[in-house]
Amino acid sequence: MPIQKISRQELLLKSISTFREKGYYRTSMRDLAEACGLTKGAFYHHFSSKEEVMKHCLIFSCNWFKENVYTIAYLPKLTAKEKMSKMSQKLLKTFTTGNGGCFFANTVIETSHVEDTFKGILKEYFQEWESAMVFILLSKYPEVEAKKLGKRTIVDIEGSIVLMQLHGDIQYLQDSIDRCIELC
Amino acid sequence: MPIQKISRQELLLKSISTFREKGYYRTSMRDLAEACGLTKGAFYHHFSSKEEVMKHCLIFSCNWFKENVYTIAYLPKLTAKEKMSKMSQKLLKTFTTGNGGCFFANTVIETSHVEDTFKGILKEYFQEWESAMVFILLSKYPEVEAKKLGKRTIVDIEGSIVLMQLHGDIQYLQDSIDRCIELC
DNA sequence: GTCTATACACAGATAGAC
DNA sequence: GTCTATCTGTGTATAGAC
Repeated sequence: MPIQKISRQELLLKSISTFREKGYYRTSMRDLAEACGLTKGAFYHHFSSKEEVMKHCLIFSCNWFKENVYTIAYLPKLTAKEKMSKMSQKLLKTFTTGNGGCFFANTVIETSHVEDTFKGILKEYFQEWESAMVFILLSKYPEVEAKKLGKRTIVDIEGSIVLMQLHGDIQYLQDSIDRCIELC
Repeated sequence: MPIQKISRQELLLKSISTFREKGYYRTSMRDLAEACGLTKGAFYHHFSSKEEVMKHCLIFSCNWFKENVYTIAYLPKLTAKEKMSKMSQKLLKTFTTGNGGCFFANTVIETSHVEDTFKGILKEYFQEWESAMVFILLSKYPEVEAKKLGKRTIVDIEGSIVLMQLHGDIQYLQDSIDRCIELC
């Protein structure tokens, strides 16, 4: 059995980069194929439609966040401050590596008033993020306050990414991350 | 001299609604023309390209904010709290009337990594907004703090709009507006 | 000023050779 | 599994009749 030249994971990673930078509608199947070093025809062998590529990209990316970022909130041996610091730094690095800021926020803004196709996975991403934030904050604040602050950290980070992208200045996100860490 | 059936302002308002809801790339010239009750051919009589329509939409909308929202910050007879309250309420109403949240933030996210075409006007919009916020806060806070808080209010509002759009829940933006007013 | 008709490029998607 | 070739729709933009 011959080994395929490019792995599914590699296809998804390259596609995520392209979608994140150019947006969903602006990205063509030709763009995706070329990013993966393939022709359109070959690319269609792996995915049946652009929508399907996007769905798998969102699911793959969401799982990556769950396994590599949000999981930090539930590590038993860390203090609340250590968790928040570690998780926030990881978010900072993720959102500033490559171009395009937050893949999920971009997709919300681009698609949420045009189609519901991706709403489920988008909501799941933000829900998992919020749960992780609230879980950390619960060891420092009463429940109502922790929930309020958890929501607020995400709002703060996403807003800072918009202004970071406009001005090309990481400081916006850095300040937002600092505010998160100061909560613990 | 015959009067034109549709005014330039009407063309821009309808185009802004369409761009705001569907995004720049997803909106076609046919969409814009139909929103104005015209055919593509007639629409091209008014604007030479889609990029030109967008530029004029952004400029028109930015001027509208300057004349109808940001100007509140400089009304001499109001207290800081009154200014912040009035301006924030106006922002809330604007961002929740019709669909699409913040036209400018949407355009930042959609275009800033693809082309620089609209960056100038986008930066002006956010700069004018920040100046207005900082001007109000300067009567309550020392300069460094006022500038920091001014930036933060915008980050907060823009982030809340992202989550508002995802969940279809105005409360996100309402909470952000409340936090702004509480600063004064 | 608005219309129909059209040119041309590129999009998403499929078929079939290798 | 990848390629080339092709189908079909739609996009931007223009030309010319009314």
